[in-house]
Amino acid sequence: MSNYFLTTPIYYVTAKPHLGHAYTTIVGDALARWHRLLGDDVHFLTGTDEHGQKVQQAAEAAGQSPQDFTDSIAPLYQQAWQQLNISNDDFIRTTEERHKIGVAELLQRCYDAGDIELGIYKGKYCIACEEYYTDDELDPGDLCRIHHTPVENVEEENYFFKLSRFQDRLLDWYAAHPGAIVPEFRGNEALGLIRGGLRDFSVSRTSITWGIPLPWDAAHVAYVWFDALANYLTAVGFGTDSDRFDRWWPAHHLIGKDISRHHCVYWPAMLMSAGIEPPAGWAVGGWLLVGGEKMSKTTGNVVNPLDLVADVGVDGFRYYILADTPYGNDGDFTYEGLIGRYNADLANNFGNLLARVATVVGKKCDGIGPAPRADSPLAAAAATAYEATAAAWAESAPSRALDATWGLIRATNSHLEANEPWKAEPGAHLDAVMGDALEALRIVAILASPAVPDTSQVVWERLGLPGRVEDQRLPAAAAWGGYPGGLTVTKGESLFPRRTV
RNA sequence: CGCGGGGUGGAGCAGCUCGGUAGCUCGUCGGGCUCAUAACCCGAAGGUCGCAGGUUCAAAUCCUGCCCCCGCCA
Repeated sequence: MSNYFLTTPIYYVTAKPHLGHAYTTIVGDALARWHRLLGDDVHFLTGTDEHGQKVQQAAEAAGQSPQDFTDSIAPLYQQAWQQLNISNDDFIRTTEERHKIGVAELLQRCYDAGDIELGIYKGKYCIACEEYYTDDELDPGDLCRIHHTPVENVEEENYFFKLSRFQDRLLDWYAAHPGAIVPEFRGNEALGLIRGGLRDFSVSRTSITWGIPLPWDAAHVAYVWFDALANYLTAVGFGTDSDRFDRWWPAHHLIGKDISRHHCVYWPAMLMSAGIEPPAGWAVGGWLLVGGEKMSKTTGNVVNPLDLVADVGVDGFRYYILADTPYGNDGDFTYEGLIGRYNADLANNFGNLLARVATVVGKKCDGIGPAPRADSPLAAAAATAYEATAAAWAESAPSRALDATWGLIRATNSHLEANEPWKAEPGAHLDAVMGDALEALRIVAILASPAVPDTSQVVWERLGLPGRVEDQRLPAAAAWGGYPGGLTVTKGESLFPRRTV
């Protein structure tokens, strides 16, 4: 039994939950569920990022106070995750008291360490990005490349984090922790950044009021990174409950490629300064494109995941998200792809397998599921499937994990064809063949459960098994021979009715 | 410019570390089965593994050069 603290990014409340948020969160949920099956003590965290100028502006535009505004958006995330069956153990909002206390503690520690100093920042600032830009990062006319609006010339007194001091410490740490960032090429990018030299970054603003005041200078509020990144600490008790913090830290971070610099360079340096161990690891995902383009409000291709749930169910959507895109690469969402995956893998393979097995058991075995053979030809396929599935989850590769699990489904369909139990007379051979198939389905239900938790539970119950799939423990539960036989098998409705585009 | 990743049958990927029958899923075609959600199973077609050289008995795999795509550059 080991602790496994997993985080998603916290999502900025100026946008409502969309496909991109769902992608990262579902991957995290599946990983969390897999680790629970392994018997790990899991703490899965997600939440919302609620401070900053853009929120302040959005609230004004909506005629609300910033707090009322964030109070109206944060629940949209909580509801979305509930509807997508996300098993987060906590949901942190950066406007919570526990967070403010922890952020102050983190800032104070870095300040006391001498790594935060006052300075003057002048620069060209895009309000929408909350980002300063240099001239070569702007389009002619000082236009922001993302928003195509003019940047503002801003000069203000800021506190700066002395990131420049951390180059060697970061390089040493990464050298001592190979493989901390996956995929490997993202790790290389981070190392490249660090080797290229690090510039101090500003950690406070006097121009914003919607934020957390610096503990030693209340005229400043914490700027984005010391506020947002700190959620990973404050959610598990940093500054408020040190026993709890010690229990869970360090975290495994799941992030998108757009925030890898901040997570892989700034963040560990901030932690080092504060005397906190760097994270246990980072898994950097790509973007889920929509029809080949980056999702954005401007192009109007923002997809609401809950609309898709209406078409293929929660598990259908979750499965597609996890199976269709190798984690780390950019994926491409298409409706045709969603339906194709759903029909091919869920309806035709998984659902149909259960249906045909249940029917034959009903007709030929009086609805009582026989026990499998210890020396079943399927046992090897099950062992292979388990090994490959476990290896893939361990590498944060859900698409490969599911492909490996589905290998057992395909082998079971093939096994049925080879033995044609629907032609056989009731007896030992028939019982053996059907027992094998039921046992394979039992193992599939467990291995697939991180992706399709509700469906796995239904399968579990149709096989007549007691209790809950999520209470099974690997690797023991995946060992061949766990289906006891003598249980009532139920046919039931189609697990995944076929869809047409 | 620099650093990094990649170019494999129609699509998406694996293989490349440690050279030696080019594998998987989808799609296409043919056959089988009819227990099953017109699902399932078997078989086949389809790739000179970006291009050009080199090393080797042998290269998708190693080396060199070139072309193209992509990521990062605070």
